[in-house]
Amino acid sequence: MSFEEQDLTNALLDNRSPLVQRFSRLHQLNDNEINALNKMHEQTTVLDANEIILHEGDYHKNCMVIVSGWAYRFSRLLDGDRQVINYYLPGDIISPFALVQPKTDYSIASLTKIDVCVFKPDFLLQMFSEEPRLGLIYGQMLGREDALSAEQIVRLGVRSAYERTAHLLLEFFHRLKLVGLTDAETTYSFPLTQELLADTLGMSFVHMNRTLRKLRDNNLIYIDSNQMTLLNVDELITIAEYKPYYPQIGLNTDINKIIKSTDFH
Amino acid sequence: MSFEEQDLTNALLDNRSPLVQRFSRLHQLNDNEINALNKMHEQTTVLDANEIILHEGDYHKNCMVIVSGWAYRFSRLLDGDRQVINYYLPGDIISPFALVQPKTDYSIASLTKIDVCVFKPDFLLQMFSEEPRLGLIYGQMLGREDALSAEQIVRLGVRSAYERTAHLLLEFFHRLKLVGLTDAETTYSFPLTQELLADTLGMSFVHMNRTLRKLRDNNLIYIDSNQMTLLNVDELITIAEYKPYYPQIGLNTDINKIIKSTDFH
DNA sequence: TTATTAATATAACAATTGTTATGCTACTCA
DNA sequence: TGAGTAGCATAACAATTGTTATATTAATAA
Repeated sequence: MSFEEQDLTNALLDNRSPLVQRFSRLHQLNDNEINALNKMHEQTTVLDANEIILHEGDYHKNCMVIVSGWAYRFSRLLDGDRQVINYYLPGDIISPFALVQPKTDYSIASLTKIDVCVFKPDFLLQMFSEEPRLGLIYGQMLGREDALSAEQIVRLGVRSAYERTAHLLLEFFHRLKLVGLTDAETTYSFPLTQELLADTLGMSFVHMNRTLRKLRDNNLIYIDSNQMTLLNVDELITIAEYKPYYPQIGLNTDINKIIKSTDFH
Repeated sequence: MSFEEQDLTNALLDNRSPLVQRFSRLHQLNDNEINALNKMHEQTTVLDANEIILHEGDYHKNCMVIVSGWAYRFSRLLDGDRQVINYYLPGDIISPFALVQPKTDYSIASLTKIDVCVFKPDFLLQMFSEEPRLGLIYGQMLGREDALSAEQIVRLGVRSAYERTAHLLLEFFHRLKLVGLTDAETTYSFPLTQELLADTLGMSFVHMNRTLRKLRDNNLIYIDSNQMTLLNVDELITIAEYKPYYPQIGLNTDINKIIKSTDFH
């Protein structure tokens, strides 16, 4: 590959393919793998803000990667109470088990206008059979989703309202930073209403308001026109006992050995 | 295969191979697939109760399937507070991402004495390359783990202490029933102390005790010598707004098409 | 522009849940 | 056997969080 081509690849990597960006963090990808991932981005669609993308129980015929914008998965109880389970940020795959699950177990909604890449689950399988290492990296991505769910459980289970708010704000900061969506400092776009934030952190929106005020009064955060600024990251980390999830570089298995030992490829 | 051999297979299926039992619920398995799964059960080990199996940050060189007993995954904060993230029951794979993650993100402990089957992550990969459909069924199993985590989030986020206790007791009942570990009625072995239960449901153990007393006073549960009996399942389901997770039969993709279209096999 | 609605802010009070303390029972082990 | 400990039960009180209500501001549409 020539230098110019590599530049082009890097340009694609940063501008067009959040998945390549994500996967590259876990492994050095070769050209074939990058091309395979870029194929996933051929069909992009725009969805409005505050739309329900998937209802619980829907059959999902497609997979989606978020290119820009926010989405979230939630459950609603009979009395109308809503619990947000997790958020999807750029580079995340909405409903990553669509490959093997015919139905969705929870509802998914867009929070902002979002750009998504749409593709058939079969496409994933095809890609994994041609580029087996991508299947493993996908597995690592699922492992990270699992770690994020576990963190949400820990937040809700043992942390106070104040602590878990600090913790979630740090998680957003860290995840957005990983895909280059924070500014030079500690400010990021924050499209959540206090009500949605309350439904995420398992408290009433009145108490959510109280808690945010306390964080503001303590000079820890600053919110203005949907921009969140963390004024004292170190102090927030201490309060929340925040441990960032670091993607684990390398696989726990030697795929090359396996590939050679079978008629796999 | 002769009739006798099939009987033997069924005997293995019920007595020796909880994984075959689990996977069979999702798909009709062929002989090769059953044999491949049974190979995973060649090396079994017994672990004592209340032992930490994996510390957060440990490298895990092995995968494990629980044959009998209970284990759980948890996180501990600096002040000693503990949050249980999920439980592993017979047929469950401890740390199912061991295939792709070199390190554990959380600690895992045995609750009772447990029998486990131990095998190398590479073995999984080898098996999936020889029996690709098992890889997809494994993916479905991961999807179910994800649904259970989501339920734990909803429990902790929007349900009252009373409701989430009812909800978790129903989940245990349902999961144990799926692997044949409830008696004819609604009684099951229940090895949790009230303290562990409290650390699972995000409340103090004093309030856990209050909540269990209320369930007892309302004739909903009966506890005796580590046996839990649900006295009124319907009422508990109403209180908890419990929706059982039903394994989704069938895959969202036609693997045979994919296999034929590549040199995969 | 004005009317309407969504989002935020805050107060007063109520309900839930946590903390500290104590006693009891059953089990283990020296 | 008896001491020690883990688990369970319960009371009194404190802290956190929820509910209801009412303004205020910001965004949006007629």
